[in-house]
Amino acid sequence: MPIPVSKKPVRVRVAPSPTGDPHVGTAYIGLFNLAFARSHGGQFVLRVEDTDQKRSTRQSEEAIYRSLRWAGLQWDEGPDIGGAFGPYRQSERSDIYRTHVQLLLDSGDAYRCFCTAERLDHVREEQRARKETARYDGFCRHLDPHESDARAVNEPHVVRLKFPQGGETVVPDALRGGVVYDNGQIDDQVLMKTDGLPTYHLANVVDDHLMAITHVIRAEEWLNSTPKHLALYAAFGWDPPVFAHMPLLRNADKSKISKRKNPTSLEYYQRAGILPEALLNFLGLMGYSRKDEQGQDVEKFTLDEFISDLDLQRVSLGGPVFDLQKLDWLNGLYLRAMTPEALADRVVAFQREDGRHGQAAHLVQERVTSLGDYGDHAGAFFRGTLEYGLNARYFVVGATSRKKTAVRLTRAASRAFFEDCLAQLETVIDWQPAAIEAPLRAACDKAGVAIGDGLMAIRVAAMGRPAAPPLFESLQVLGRALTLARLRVVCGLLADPNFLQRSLADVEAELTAARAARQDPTPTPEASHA
RNA sequence: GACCCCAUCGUCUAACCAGGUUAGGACACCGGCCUUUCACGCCGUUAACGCGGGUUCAAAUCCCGCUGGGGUCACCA
Repeated sequence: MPIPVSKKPVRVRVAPSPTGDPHVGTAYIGLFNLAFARSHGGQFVLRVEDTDQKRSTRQSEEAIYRSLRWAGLQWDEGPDIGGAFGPYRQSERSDIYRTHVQLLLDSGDAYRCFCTAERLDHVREEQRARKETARYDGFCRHLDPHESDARAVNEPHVVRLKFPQGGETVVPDALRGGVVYDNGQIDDQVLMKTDGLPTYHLANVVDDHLMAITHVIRAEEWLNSTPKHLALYAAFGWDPPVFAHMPLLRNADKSKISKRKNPTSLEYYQRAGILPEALLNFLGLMGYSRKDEQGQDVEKFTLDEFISDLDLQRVSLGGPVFDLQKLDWLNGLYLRAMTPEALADRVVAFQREDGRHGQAAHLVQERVTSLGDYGDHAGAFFRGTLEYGLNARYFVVGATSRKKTAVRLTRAASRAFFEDCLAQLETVIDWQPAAIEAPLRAACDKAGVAIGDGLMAIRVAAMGRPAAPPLFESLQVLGRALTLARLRVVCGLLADPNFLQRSLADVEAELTAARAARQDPTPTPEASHA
């Protein structure tokens, strides 16, 4: 049973929320949408879902454009390039949603709800206490329309979908067949918030319809809310699109991919020197596989090849673990396939990106003794994660301090310190030295450690060794994505109760290796001259 | 907890839908070759159908149950 495609031109979309760093999951879903559109001669739309006023930012939106373009996922219509179905930024479509909510209010498919947040919390708490599924209890569902109209004039309220009671809803998922839900356990979803902006559910349905989206290819986390979306399509009298829910990318422990356990920011991969074509290739291997004429699995392929024989039905639904090792291998494959000249060009272009090359030179200038020395000092700016080896001992804050009186944190306290630094730095959007310095100093104070000791731990985490250019400037050049990723790695290392033992074992191993090297009888060329 | 999804080597997956394969490939790992070293490359080894019932001459494949993993249960998306 192939994916249903009607005579209408295929139109798909990717709809990120600009509330943080550009996510690798967006690229994953974007890739399959783009490829599906291309393989059917259709359009690929980028829609910005910025209805969460508190969390959405323009910086994040811009970063999403940059990262998606970098990855090679160019959209046919979007906020920045326009199109026949705009605007493509939901915050600019408020009137449309208001009109549509009114339609539902008039038809009785939605109702105003005046319940306070406190009451809702209370209800949920009681339900939890009774071990019931937490859901809205329908308190305002049967309010008299006249009373509702009157109260709406000066009382804050939301609008809820009057979800049909009784019976069941079957979600036709192109990858799974029909998924059956008991209507009795689906509650009346909020469609419009007190601030007058729509929730995802309303905006998504209205926009998908108005933008003539034919196929909704999105992450599996949306599967359970599809009955509500179907109810909305029915209430409006619209034909729903074809739904296909993709598996979620996973961490090594199989949980949904998260920044704590994996680099999830596309900027990380860009700045870590991953080629966009390799990243896309790798994502195309997640939950999917291609074969050659002989029927053998193919690991390396171009976007065009991926598009040429994409068959969504072949998507395997087990959640694929995002394996960085395989990404690295694939990236290496691409690098080796280039001519040396092309590689050289690529490297130069990469180092010049974001002005990193120039900035790095500025920072390491005082430290280099020769031109060739540069790479040794600046290398850490251009890598993803670092090998710490013996230097991991610096992560125990204060442990390496020369002062006898220095405060030395325990492993757990050091971890708390790193977590604190990380949490603070995550809120720093304008990545400037001063903005980076303040929270780090505060974290040192909070942990009760000397500034120098605390910053040394951060320095080694970020730069891989204790001898490095001034920290805040270094972090600036390193960039937000790489800095945060490295701190998260160290938090992970410190979470291991055996961290100290392990690093001591590493010390032992390295000393042994060094000793063996010294006793190596092989004469050096210099020695043979003597 | 309720509901929903999912289930092949450690990881990504093929074979499943249209039952009959020594269960194939890739990453990683281990070993070897190549090589002044490392890397690359090449060769090879180890490694999986979660468990239990059915259906069938025959089950990784179809059905049921269990177990396990995941997701969702927001005025976030």
